Amino acid sequence: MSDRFKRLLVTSALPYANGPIHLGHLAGVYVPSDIYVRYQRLKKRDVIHICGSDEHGVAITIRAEQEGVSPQEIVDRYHAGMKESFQRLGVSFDNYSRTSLPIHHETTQAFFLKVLEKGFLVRKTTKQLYCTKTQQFLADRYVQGTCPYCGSEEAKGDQCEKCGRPMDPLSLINPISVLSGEPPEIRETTHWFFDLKRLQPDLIEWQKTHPEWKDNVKNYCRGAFEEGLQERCITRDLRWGVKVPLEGEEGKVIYVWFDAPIGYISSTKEWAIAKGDPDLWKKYWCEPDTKLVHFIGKDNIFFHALMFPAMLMAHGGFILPDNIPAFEFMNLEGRKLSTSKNWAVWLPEYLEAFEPDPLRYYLAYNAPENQDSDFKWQEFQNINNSHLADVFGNFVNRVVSMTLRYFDGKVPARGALSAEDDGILNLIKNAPNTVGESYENFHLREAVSLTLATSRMGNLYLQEQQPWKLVKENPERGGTVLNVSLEVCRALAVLFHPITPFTSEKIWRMLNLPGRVEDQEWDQAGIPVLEPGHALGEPVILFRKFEDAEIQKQLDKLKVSKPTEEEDSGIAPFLDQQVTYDEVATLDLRVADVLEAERVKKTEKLLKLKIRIGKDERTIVAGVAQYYAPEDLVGKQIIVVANLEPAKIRGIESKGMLLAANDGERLTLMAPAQPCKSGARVL
RNA sequence: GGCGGGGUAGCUCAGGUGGUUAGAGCGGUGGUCUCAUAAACCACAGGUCGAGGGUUCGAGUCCCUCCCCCGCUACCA
Repeated sequence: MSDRFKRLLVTSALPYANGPIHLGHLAGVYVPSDIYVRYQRLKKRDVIHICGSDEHGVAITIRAEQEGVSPQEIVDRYHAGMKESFQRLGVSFDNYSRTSLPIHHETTQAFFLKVLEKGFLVRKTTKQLYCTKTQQFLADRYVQGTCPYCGSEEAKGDQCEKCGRPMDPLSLINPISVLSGEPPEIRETTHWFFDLKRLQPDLIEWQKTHPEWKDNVKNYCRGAFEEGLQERCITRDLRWGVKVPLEGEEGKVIYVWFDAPIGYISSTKEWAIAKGDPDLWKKYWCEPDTKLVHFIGKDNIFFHALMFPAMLMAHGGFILPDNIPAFEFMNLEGRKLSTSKNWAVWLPEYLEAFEPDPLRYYLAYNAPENQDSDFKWQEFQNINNSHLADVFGNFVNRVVSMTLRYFDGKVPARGALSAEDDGILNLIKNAPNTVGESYENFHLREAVSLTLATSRMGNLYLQEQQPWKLVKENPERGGTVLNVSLEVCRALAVLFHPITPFTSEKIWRMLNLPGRVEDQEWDQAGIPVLEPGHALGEPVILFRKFEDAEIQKQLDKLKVSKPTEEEDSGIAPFLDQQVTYDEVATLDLRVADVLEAERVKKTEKLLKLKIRIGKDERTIVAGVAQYYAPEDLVGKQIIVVANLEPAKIRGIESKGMLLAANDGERLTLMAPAQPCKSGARVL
């Protein structure tokens, strides 16, 4: 950290309070941020680590309705669980708040008003879907329907679950209100938009001053700038959330993504109040000699590198983030995590079976720093058993055991030092510097490797010096080697503290040293301090080895949770809505002959088909190019919806659509089982 | 279609501004040792650095073309 900064404000992305913490969260945000913060604390820097639960948004209210409880009950449940999980993993927040607290609502409302006053909020009337039965506008996920892009019937109002595209609810085909199951109507409503567009030049100027940021962040922003930032709607017609603090705006709340980052500020306020100095938060948020760092996953780059900084600029009086270490994603056994499919490792379940430190170590060692990485149970086992148990843990154990055995558990005196002794003492003296540099640059994996390498050198030193022989031939020399080795153990306790804090504390106790590891000084980690004659504590095994059977158990658990064939195959679920015969009869399904077929240029999926229905010839556009070559279709018979209203697709008028079955793997066209007269009605 | 990121030893990955025999961890093989959690330490693995072409005295590292994988984005059933 350069001298320009007097203090550090580190934030970790607010986890969404609708489920337990899983390994994706940890690898991408909380383990890296906690390691960084613990390192900074040992450096004796003025640092606070701020986080909290993100408790607004539609996913929570829908869940509440499904379970027949209030949104508050949902978030209470998960907030408590998440907070506890973090604690048990040793993720050391200085404050873990929640966005449903009054302090956050007040902070957000004040923020909103200030930005409004500064002229960065624009009011606009838009069309939105409205559920007449429950008398409310349907924000985001309160509406679902058929995705106009991929045809999935599970598309939500904010995003299609299947193809992942963001959604304008108005473009959904056959939209249905999640609340009533009824089709909604379109009504006008007014909303507030944040004028992100206007701040683009400022954002660009600001980012020019940060060439040191990670490529993923810079590239994302560059792309966004080239596309041009747009005004963002920051209010919703909902009851759950931070109320818009304006007359005549009842029934409107501030969009969850506007209030969530403000949660960092309100969480800091809460911390300051608990400290007994309510204004202390300002020091961290408003003084330019504070270094603000946001730890996030790559999915949050937009909100932390563009939206929130723009909000802070618009508001004025705040510092901007100095760095935004955005991590990529961690997959599980080669597949993307999916909480809905339960393809995940949940922290509470992990902690039932294993200790916290091995997970912290493995996630840091394998952190998705520059690209997505993969969590593999077997690799987790390997790394634990070899790096932690065999290299690190065993080294400490050898040293302490020998001291116990040959020197009655007392630190032996140190005689004259050999070149090898000096070598390793120098190594631990310099280690804080080299490892620290990696931490300062957010090179987590490198830092972890360097840290482990130090214990490897310890083993090498023992191997070469062979104190077990020396104690018989030259006890004084043997004592010296063990004395030096014990200093290495002590250094390792400090050096490993950011990564494996629980283990470090165990070493501290084994060495019977005063105080706690977290109160030591990083830079002093390798300075010898042990007094000859100092009695050690009880030796304990630092890392047990994980047996194949327990790893297999975890793998089996995944198999169980692995989606069944049907769920995974992409077969659409049955629709609940019933239709009458008359409604079915409104569809004019016909047998048609394909006369011509050609690809629509510059598209991946579209074929232009000339078809004949009886005597009627017409053109339709169909999205089957990935499954059928044009020549495969000419001469074939297909079934089409003849009375679908015409649509312009890529400038081509399409009059009708063909029927095809989608089994999630491919599309299969519907055709009469036997040749049939063209134009025959299908019913 | 546009933008971005990847494709390096069996596996997971490192390899600023081009330069002697392309590196690490895990696994595998052989050896040393016995203090220790049957751990440690040493040696070996000889990988067309996705494919092809080019620039250069010299390219994994720069340029062009192409092929795969992954994100974002556009258009679109």
